[in-house]
Amino acid sequence: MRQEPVELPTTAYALLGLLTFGDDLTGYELKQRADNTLRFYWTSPAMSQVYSELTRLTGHGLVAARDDQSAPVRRSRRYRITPAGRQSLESWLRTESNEFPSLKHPVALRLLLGHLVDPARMRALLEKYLVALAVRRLELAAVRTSLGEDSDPAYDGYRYPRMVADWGLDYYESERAMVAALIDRLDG
Amino acid sequence: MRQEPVELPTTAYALLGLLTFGDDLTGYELKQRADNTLRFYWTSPAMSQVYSELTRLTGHGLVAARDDQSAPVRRSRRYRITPAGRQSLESWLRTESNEFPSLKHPVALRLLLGHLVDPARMRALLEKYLVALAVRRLELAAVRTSLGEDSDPAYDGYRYPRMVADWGLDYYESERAMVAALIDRLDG
DNA sequence: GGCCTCTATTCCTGTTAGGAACAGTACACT
DNA sequence: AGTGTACTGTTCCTAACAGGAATAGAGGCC
Repeated sequence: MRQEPVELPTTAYALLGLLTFGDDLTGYELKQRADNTLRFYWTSPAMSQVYSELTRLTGHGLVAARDDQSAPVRRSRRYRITPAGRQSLESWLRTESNEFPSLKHPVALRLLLGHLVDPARMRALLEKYLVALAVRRLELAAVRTSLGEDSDPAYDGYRYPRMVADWGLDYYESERAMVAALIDRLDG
Repeated sequence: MRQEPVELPTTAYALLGLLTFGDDLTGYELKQRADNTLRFYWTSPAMSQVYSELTRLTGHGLVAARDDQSAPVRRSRRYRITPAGRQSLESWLRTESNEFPSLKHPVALRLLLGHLVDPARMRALLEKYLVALAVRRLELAAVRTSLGEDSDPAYDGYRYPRMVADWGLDYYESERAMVAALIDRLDG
């Protein structure tokens, strides 16, 4: 009775991955972790999807649920990754992939259609985006801070999350610079 | 009988926008145009979605179809944006939006889980991404070339598409630099 | 006690992605 | 003249994904 590799969508592996940091989470907590980490590189799945993925992963034996005893009245399940789940995730990580990042950039889309509106409005749109970008950058900076530093052995498990967070921060900075240049170009 | 503003998904407006460059397209051609332009900033909609959006837009009177006479035997429809469609699109462009770009970055996701695999494999993943990035950049560069230059009055209608394409090229370049730095960091 | 926020889960609807299926056209090769 | 293959064009089906409403207990505040 051989274990079939079971193809899953990327989001399933992403959630599985969030369960490899040493703790068991409820669906609600898993969604929070996704909002804190995943959100910056992979759209954080909807609540409904977190729960349906957990159900599916449970069905495949990749995560296991236990009823939370600390809240006996309340129906609440806490999920942990199983050895089979870890194996499946590692095998997914080892497989070659040609996946390329996919972007939905509403600001770029609107700019593409700039010939249909007043230039002043286009400028305002970009200015507003700059503000949103700064906010987002601050949010990620807070996450980055919580991940510690390479020099601190206590945070050794977060080496890769740190790299990704730094990548994200650089991205936001370069995006800021590019948008600022676009505003100048609109004016000129 | 007042025209209701009819809320549509962003993809519908994106497709509508691709019909504002002065020509009528079949669903197939519209998909091609999306692959040439939209793809770099907004995931190019699936064939099936292009057709279903065209059906819906027709229902709302925002585009109009005519049977292609040049191919009488073949069932083939050619779509053009209607005045109502143009108005709806312009009104959408004028409305404030808080939409933020959403990214699905499989490479960042895999890097986040780097603690589960061999560092050499992680490095290989990033190298491979660098190559894919270079290919994509070349594709966009070809599109950019076809959009002409600001100094040439013949290409005046493409001013905004040019800005977006240049933005994209800068993005690919900065992404390349960031990934190269990540590879160094992995090695160090 | 009333109110509000947070935790926790489920359900429903609409949007989006992806590919298979189908069919006609154009052109090159043999 | 036939054959194959690539391209144009459209439709259908399924699964993935997003978003929000509904439900409900828990804890704190005033």
